[in-house]
Amino acid sequence: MDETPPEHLKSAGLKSTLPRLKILDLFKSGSERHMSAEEVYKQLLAVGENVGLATVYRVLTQFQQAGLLVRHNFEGGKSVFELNEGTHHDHIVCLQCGHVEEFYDSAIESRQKKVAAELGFEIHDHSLQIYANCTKTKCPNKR
Amino acid sequence: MDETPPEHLKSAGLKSTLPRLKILDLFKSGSERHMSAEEVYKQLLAVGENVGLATVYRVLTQFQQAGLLVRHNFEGGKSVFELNEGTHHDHIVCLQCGHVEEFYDSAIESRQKKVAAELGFEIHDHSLQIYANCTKTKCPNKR
DNA sequence: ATGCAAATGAGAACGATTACCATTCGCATG
DNA sequence: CATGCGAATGGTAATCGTTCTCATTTGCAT
Ligand SMILES: [Mn+2]
Ligand SMILES: [Mn+2]
Ligand SMILES: [Zn+2]
Ligand SMILES: [Zn+2]
Repeated sequence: MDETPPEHLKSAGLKSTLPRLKILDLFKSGSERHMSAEEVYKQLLAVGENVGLATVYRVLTQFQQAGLLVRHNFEGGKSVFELNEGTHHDHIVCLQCGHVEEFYDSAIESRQKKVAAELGFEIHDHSLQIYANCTKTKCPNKR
Repeated sequence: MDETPPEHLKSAGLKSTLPRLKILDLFKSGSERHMSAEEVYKQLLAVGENVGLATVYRVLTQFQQAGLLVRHNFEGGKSVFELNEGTHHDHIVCLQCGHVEEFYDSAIESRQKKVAAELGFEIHDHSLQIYANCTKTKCPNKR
């Protein structure tokens, strides 16, 4: 359902190839919203799709540059990507289970602008992650 | 001036060795406030002190665990460390020259607590960096 | 001065990512 | 539909930051 039409890629200036379509589909219809290169690679293998790891890395970076994906650097050294749906948000990461929750707080956003302005900087972007522990039942406490 | 007395290390549960003293001194009296392992290593070489790179990595981690240093993960893949002076702050990094400016905004801090609480998380810590361009004269525009 | 556990340092190993490069693919053309 | 060519792919080697291994040295209590 909801196959990615080649136009999405073409309009991003990327020619429509099989690996690219598969990767984009994975983000559009896959179960995980935030994925590392390795995770994308394994998910594809699991479905019998064979895409080289090098290609996964290359395509993820291209998608990011084209604005289709956003890259985040959470702790742990590996980059994770997610679909760019136009609206900025930040993340809260559970230290026990690794679960990622998204949030947007306009007060935090506007304060950042003010801080930067006061220091004589022109903001390009920012990276905010809260590291925390789930207190609710949902945390399976794995990892 | 201001040689680091061995007591500082001992009270942190670390035995006072030459490499540890040299590294701590570098942070206490060196010119750079935020340094990566590689930078620490080179600074020491430059002064004729030689400390193995493995030791630098080991000691930085130990200092962090002992609470003497704080580790940050700015973009670029390498960890940077700075003296822990007890007060939390966040960073704004110039994309052109790499210059790092520190700031603390209590509104941002308290909003983070509220966001986490609302989502049912117990905050452990957070990481906030603003990436921006110097508009003032100070930015030498290198890098 | 002596002994021994802890620390060091040179280099190997590691995980994530990128670079290389021969082969394959997408697609425009006749 | 066959052909051609430049772009894309994917296996592998290389790179980068960091950690591990282990033989040697050091700090420090005796
Ligand atoms: Mn997200
Ligand atoms: Mn700082
Ligand atoms: Zn934000
Ligand atoms: Zn903060």
